[in-house]
Amino acid sequence: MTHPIPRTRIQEKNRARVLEAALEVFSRAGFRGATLDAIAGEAGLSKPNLLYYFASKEDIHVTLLEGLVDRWLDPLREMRAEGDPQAELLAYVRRKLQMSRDFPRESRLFAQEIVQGAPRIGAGLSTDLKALVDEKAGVIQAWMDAGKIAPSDPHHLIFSIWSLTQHYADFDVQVRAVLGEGRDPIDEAEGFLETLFTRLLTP
Amino acid sequence: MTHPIPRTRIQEKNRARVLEAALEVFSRAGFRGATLDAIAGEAGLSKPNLLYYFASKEDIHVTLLEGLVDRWLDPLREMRAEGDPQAELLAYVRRKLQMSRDFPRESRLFAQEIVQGAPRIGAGLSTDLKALVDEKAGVIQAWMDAGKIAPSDPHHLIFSIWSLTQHYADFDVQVRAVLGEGRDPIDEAEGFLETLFTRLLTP
DNA sequence: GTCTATAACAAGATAGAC
DNA sequence: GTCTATCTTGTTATAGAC
Repeated sequence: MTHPIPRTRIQEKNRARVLEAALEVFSRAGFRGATLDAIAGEAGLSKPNLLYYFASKEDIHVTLLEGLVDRWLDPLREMRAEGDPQAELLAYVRRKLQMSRDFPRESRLFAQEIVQGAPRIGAGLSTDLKALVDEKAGVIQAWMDAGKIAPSDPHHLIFSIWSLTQHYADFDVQVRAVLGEGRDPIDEAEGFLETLFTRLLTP
Repeated sequence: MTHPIPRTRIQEKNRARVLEAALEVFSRAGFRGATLDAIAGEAGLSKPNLLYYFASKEDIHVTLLEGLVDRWLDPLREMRAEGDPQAELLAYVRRKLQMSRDFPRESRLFAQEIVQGAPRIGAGLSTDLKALVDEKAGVIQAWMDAGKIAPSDPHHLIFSIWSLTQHYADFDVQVRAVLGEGRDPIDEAEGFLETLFTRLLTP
């Protein structure tokens, strides 16, 4: 990696511009489908200038994914063992759904990486991710054992929250096509998912 | 399209070989990430021979998707208004989960097409797909109105079945990384999803 | 730091022999 | 029908002037 960590303010700002543009293009077209031309155009820079700030196309992609994973798991990290179990889980669902509304491009970027077998972030999945999920699954299991929420498999409960919320970002085109014009999918999902998880979790 | 509908048995067989190989490669790498070289290698044919059977790379991809959409919706079509509501819905969930087990590559191919905005099958979504879903949502609504199952939004109920079942095919890598070795994700999902939908649907 | 020009290569598609 | 060789285009990346 010949490109050093940026030090000046202008470098940091231009790197951010590139990453914003790259997020837009990568999330729409995938890694191979995205071209440096498209990213450069979106960023309002020339193609060589792009490669002044990043070593390669792959460097941009990896930088994007690394910055993403942490933020992606924040809603789960915030779940507190000390809080009211059902309220904590429902709040987690709302936070996660909110991310589908606020960061759909990030969700789609991540989805494509996973669907393709996580070729670029595979390692972190079985270590960092697994550790966090196992910990939180333990908290949920304790809640179930105490009779605070109805019993089910904690790991699959977490999977269900991921899939149900991310669906509205990743499959947005399909959801909108089916619902038709003039409906706000995520707005409706909020009520539906509250109903679903309330019925699932109430002892 | 200069390539005619195949008539001989050997043509049909070779086209099938190409499609099988293409499914493998496209589902792993996406449309742009897949190369004709990779598909040819997987099929055991030369690259020009591939293009003897299909007009272009896109032709292969479109053929694959067209053959897929119909089969993909079969489990929903089989849902009968005359049956027991809860049993019909739970059976639909089981059929859909079974497809994630039996046809994960098809699921991932479809997922990538949708995530990228359905550039190649977009049209069909708002017509055929919407029509079928609207019809079945009507059936579900009638069941709810009759008090046979607990009320919720029928469209989002169908979305939830899609997302929860397809998750185990599309995010397989992540699910396995989190669960660790020696567990059968879909086997476990069967029990979890039966619990989830029973609690959601029971009046 | 940013640009124009271009090198180097990968990949879709075709020509033409067999 | 199938192959080897090749054309052509698009794309990543670099060279070098400013």
